[in-house]
Amino acid sequence: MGRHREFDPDEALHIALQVFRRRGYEGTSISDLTEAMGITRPSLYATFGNKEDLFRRTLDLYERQHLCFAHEALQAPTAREAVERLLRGYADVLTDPTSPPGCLGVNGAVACSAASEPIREELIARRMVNENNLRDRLEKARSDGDFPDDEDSADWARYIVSIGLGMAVRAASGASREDLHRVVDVALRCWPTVSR
Amino acid sequence: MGRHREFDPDEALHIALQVFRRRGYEGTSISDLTEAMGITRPSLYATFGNKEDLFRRTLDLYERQHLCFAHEALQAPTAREAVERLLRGYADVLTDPTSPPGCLGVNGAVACSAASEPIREELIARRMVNENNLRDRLEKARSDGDFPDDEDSADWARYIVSIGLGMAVRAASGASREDLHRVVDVALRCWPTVSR
DNA sequence: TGATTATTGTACCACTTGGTATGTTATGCT
DNA sequence: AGCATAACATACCAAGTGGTACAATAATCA
Repeated sequence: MGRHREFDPDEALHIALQVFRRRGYEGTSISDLTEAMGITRPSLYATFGNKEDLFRRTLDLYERQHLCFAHEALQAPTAREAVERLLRGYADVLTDPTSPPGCLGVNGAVACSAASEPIREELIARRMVNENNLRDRLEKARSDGDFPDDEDSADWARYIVSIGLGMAVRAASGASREDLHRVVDVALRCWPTVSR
Repeated sequence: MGRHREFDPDEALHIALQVFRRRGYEGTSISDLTEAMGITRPSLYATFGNKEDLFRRTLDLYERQHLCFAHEALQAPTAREAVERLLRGYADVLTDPTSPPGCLGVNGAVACSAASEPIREELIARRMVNENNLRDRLEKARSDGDFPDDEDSADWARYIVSIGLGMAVRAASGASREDLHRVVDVALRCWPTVSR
């Protein structure tokens, strides 16, 4: 009964996922969504409820469509292989060339609207400075005979900074100080030493 | 010449830092700032320029006041100790009880306004599910004789998830797929094996 | 004291935000 | 055909956004 819908809700949801993934929840406006989805505001509200409902539905779609690899990964024969598949698969999802970079689950509460792009870039630049400082420190260690010749200082700096970023997100999510230090415990369990 | 300022700009900047650190750049409104700083809008604009200028000044203050430990940490005698001091010091800053949790540099482009708090909590909850799934997988590995008895599965799950979070932030900042896989390379270099 | 100058408070600007009321158009059932 | 129903488009809402004009106020200098 009644008039037919002139758009495909599933297709529209896929587009919403793309927009939310790039701009985050707050950084995305209803106008951004309707424009990208090619529908009007009342159509959006009638079909998906409000903005929050729509975002939750895109989260479900995202997990179903992009994070589905995780379920299989966990079933690998060994734990080591399961974890590696998990991280490799996630790395690929994060850099899937057909989608905005990053994770909807992280960008959702992290990414910002186009208006504050300059701030975002400023923050990225400052982070890069820190990573370079650390790399330089490791290079100095190498010349001190304190860091192996066959290890890549940039790789280790990148790794350490990533640990820091992960801790920062955890802290913002309410993690305790002890929680973070346990991350450090594991992260530093294997540190390269010079063979002599 | 002229009327005296009735507030201390430095003190006001410290308050702005607290607000930005909790809410992020976009999540913080000018009204949030003036209310917390106890000054009027024109005073804010006259003293600090616009919102973007103010945020950059809080960034400088943050690095000077909270991230200053990093400079000394890098001067530790060994690289290993420098890195440990870096991560431990950062963990403490992230959970400093006198400041909102997390890092201004990360929250700045990540944290959200009070309006989208429910979404933030939803995302945190979903992340926790993943971490628990991973921990359970490691527990199963332990009963398979594939994970050491003296290793904490929760610690390793926390560590792996943190690596993932760090990669997600990197990806959102424009990191390449290769960059992320290099992080994984280092992260998995040391995986616990059962002694036999 | 009087002129100058910088800060203050109030009130406002145009614009965007998430969300809707309403009338119109297109469909299916009887 | 005629009625009921659902999606459509337009136009709107109150509230909040970053940012400012302007006049009153308080200080210093001559």
